[in-house]
Amino acid sequence: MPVESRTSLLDVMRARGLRMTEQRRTLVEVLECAEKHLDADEVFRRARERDPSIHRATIYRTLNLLKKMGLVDELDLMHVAGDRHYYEIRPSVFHIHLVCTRCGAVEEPGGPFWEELKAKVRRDTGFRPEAARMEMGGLCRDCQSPEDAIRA
Amino acid sequence: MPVESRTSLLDVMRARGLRMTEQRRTLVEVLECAEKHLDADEVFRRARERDPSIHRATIYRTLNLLKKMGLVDELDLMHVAGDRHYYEIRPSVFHIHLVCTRCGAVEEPGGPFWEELKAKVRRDTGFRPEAARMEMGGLCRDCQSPEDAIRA
DNA sequence: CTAACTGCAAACCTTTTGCATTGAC
DNA sequence: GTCAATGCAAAAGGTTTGCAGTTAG
Repeated sequence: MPVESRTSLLDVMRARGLRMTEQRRTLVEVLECAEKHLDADEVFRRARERDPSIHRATIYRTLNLLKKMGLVDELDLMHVAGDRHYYEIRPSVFHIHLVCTRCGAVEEPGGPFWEELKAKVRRDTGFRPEAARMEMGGLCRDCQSPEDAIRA
Repeated sequence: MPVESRTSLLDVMRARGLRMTEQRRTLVEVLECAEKHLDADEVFRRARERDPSIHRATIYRTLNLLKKMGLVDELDLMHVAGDRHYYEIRPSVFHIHLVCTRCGAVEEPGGPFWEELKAKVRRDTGFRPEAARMEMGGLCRDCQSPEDAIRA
């Protein structure tokens, strides 16, 4: 959701030789304008608002395609709201998702974790990380009771 | 999968007041003996080998129960093998899952990440982490070509 | 022109649920 | 004995697929 990709996903898709259809333009618009994480159904509903003829299967197919190409990430946000999957345009900077298990709020604090962690893992294990997903469940500031706040 | 929990899950369940049925004993056995991460269907198949009368719904219900009680974790391992969910007994020490996007191998290097990270997140954001999931996709040592190995 | 993409509808797979029965405590 | 847990079967999600028609390059 950090939307500040200077080049639109559309450009990347074009550059990779994908055909640019009206439906794909619509879908990308929906993803780029999202103010929160959307599951496939929500993406579909928003896309249909812009283009009532767009079909659910197209949403799934395109989302899968972009996922396979590494252009969007699929999240499950600790399954706090059921087994839905959420999609976001692959951010250039790795970030954590903090999911409140009480109210469902999702925060995404920034940080230099990714490069550090990637280097560390590579060094320690020989594994070469390409993508990462990190989600923490817990209580957001607003959902912590006084007692919660005390037991650090 | 780090199986070395000195006290069996069964004891914890008993201590928390859950009824100990034959089916639950079977399911825990399956989880504790698993040599890799199992999805619900695989858990079901292995449980049925030990007790042919056990029902799928029981597996799902119990897995959900244990998940809600924080005794097992649900993983998706970067969706490398489709949208399956995998289950593991909640390890006492937080660990990362490294999932090879080529061969599907899963590594779990140890490390003191969890306490450090938990403290850092709490300090930086006010969020109080209770559970974490961290998965990295990439290439395991065996799947890296010489060129891969070079471009660190 | 042709391969890629889409809409449609049906199939698929996984998970959940209501209900009567069984069994743990 | 009582309430929780189970088996069963049906329903509910959510996602995928085959096919014929459409369209981008």
